[in-house]
Amino acid sequence: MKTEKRPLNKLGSEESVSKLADLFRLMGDTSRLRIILASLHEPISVSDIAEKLELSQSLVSHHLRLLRAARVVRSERRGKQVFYVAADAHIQCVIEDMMAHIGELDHEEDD
Amino acid sequence: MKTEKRPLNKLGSEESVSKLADLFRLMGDTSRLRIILASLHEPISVSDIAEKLELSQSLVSHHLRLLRAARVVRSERRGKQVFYVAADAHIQCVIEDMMAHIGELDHEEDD
DNA sequence: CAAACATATGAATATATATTCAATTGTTTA
DNA sequence: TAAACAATTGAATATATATTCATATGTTTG
Repeated sequence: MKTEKRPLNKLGSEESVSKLADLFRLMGDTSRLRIILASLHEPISVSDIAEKLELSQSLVSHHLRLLRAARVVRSERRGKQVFYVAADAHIQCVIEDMMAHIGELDHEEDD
Repeated sequence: MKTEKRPLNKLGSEESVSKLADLFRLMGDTSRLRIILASLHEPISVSDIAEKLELSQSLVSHHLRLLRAARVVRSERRGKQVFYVAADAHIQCVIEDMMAHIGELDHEEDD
């Protein structure tokens, strides 16, 4: 029983749309998106994220809580530090697709 | 010169992240996402969207203006009516990927 | 041209939420 | 166990934005 993409047909349901929107909204904040990108390939600690992105530890933690609740990232404790990493490959796919969309836009440029 | 996805490496740039976040934020509102879904496969008029989704014509128009500005949808006038349709296939891909992500979440369920 | 229809726009408002600051909890080690 | 380090949490605030209502613009047809 492999993991398939759901057909878009099935998508009218209120619940699905709501879940989808929640995830997109989470990715729609610059700070949060940067945090996701920073934790996309390998686990990274909260303090390293904060330093790398020049955001306060508190802010990073607040955002990570939301991302974790939505299962966009997973957390793992290593001693004093907590490492976060993107939950699964789909997040990466979503971002790549959106980048491709932006690529299309750049090619047009006319309007 | 075919249309390729950009490598994620190239993604650190402030500008790209900002554009990405803008698009995700647009898709992160329930009303807007439903409007996108309604116009995903074939052009649909503003009034038909409003009726189908039970949203005011005004609200739909406001949202469509944002979606059009971000090139998520295209508009085409046909007589009195204006039809909107999703700009390109990538939007559909993004949604499918995100649905797949939600599918993963549903399989876990444990926490 | 006037009337009817379809869409767009502007202002006003209510709500959501990103960020900061202060305090707290949890973990290691001296 | 105290001190140092790392992360979380809560309250407060400022800002963004979704929605509504009223009005305007554009298009067809009598």
